[in-house]
Amino acid sequence: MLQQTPVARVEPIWTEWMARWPTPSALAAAPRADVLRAWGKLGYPRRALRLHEAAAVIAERHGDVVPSDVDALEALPGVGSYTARAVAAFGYGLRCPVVDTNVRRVVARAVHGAGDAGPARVRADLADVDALLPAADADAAVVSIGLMELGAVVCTARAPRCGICPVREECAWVAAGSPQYTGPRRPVQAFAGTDRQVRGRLLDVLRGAHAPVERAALDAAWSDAAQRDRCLDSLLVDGLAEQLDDGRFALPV
DNA sequence: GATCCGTGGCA
DNA sequence: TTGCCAAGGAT
Repeated sequence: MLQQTPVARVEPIWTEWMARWPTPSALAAAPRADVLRAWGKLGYPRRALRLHEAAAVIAERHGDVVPSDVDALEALPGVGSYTARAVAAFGYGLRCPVVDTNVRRVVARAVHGAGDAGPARVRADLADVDALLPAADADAAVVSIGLMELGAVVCTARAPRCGICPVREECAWVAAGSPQYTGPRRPVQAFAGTDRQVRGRLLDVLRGAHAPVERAALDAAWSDAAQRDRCLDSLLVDGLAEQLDDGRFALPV
């Protein structure tokens, strides 16, 4: 849920989610339609399907216990470098570099003296953070959460609060005079008018309807017929929607 | 490595 | 208002 999504938006949904499906097997047993509705408007709904798939794998192959091994975690649907290591470090207290957008920014500034992080380079980023971790598992896990919090609360993207930063005296960026970032930026993702917006509109119709809907109901969600059809087809391909024998559309079972 | 995949808050 | 950004991952 936290992938590319602010903590404040995730928290209430996560709380309800965990009360409803407290174990992997409980989630795996739920219909996908229920999972997608509970996901609500968190965004990137394919994450909900992948989480559902991951729950099934954990239930069937890992004894209903989330694995602690990074390789086993990364093999799960929707679990990549960041999520696997976050589970290992924060769920199991292991020494494991955790690199998210916050940590990359902290390292770029405090270690490399740059104004911000460039494009992600997984291997190099992991090596940078690994070099900062103490040897003992428990100590390393504390440093890991500290790095993330520092980036989320103090060393923020727009207006870093260097005045209250605990590593200000050691920060290479401050030492260099806080130069502005000049490197390449991740291209700003357009949204208005894109397929992502259209898919979101269509899925919103299906989420809100507690019975299959006619095509006309989806037609009302977007005026450009060609784009609408293309997006509806992509939702079907992704398993985020299904078409019934009578031609109506619904969230997948 | 570049691109695609949602949504909403905030400056 | 518009642009930026948010505990990334898959292809």
